[in-house]
Amino acid sequence: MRAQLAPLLTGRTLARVEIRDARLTRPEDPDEIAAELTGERVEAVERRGKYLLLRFESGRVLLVHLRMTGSFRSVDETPHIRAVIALDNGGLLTYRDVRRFGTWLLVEPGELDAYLAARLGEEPLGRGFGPKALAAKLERRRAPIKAALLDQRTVAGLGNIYVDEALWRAQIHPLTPAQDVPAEQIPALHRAIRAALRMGIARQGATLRDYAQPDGRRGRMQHEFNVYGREGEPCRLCGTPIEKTRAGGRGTWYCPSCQRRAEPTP
DNA sequence: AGGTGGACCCGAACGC
DNA sequence: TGCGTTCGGGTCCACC
Repeated sequence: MRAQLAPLLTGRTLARVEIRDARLTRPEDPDEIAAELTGERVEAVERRGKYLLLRFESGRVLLVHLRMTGSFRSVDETPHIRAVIALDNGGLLTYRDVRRFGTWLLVEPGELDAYLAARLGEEPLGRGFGPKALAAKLERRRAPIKAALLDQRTVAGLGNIYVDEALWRAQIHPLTPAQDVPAEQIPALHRAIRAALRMGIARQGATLRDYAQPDGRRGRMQHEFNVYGREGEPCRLCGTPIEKTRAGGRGTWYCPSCQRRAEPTP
């Protein structure tokens, strides 16, 4: 999403902004935010964790969280349009969100770092995220490894799908207490997290229902899931039927043969 | 304090 | 066929 938005928005001025759903900017007034955004010139489009950052030349930043069903579209879309941005070059960008979970937060200069630091750990594909950093985040955490990885302060950007995929790659049972993941398996988990995310990005994400890129193209990652949503289907490594359970309050798929629970240490 | 579960929201899929 | 119910996804918040 960021990669497609950057060339559309960088250097452009927001000529007109219409926010149709008050939920989007809550508790701020949508008309006030729209007025504040009008006239801002985009310096860069960035991403931190699951947040999209529209960085303006004024120093302000629009922090967009798409949640599950939010998306920007540069092509005409019918229902569920929650906001419309007209650009100074005549371009039109619509913001679509079926379930209305997504949020827009206009952050004043200087406020961004504190906001993100309170919520996000390292970028999983960045230099700051290594096996040692991951191990440090997991030690003394008794929550299931799946819950710990869904916590954005552990590492930024993993959601339900990619946690399951990463744990399958690392051959770790999702209910294993985080502190009980053996130290020698941490490098494998670190590699698995990176590989799962890189694969998803390369496939432009997963379209389970109606997610699409700004150009309207669907993601392709859903065809390559190893465990997510594959209950009863054979493990791609060993053929054992994939099982479903619940971890971190989420539906959780895993291979009961490849991902054994660690033996309780006496 | 760390961990857990409910609320938020909607449409699809399901059960009767 | 038609209806009501369940589910899920990320984050925040209340509660234990």
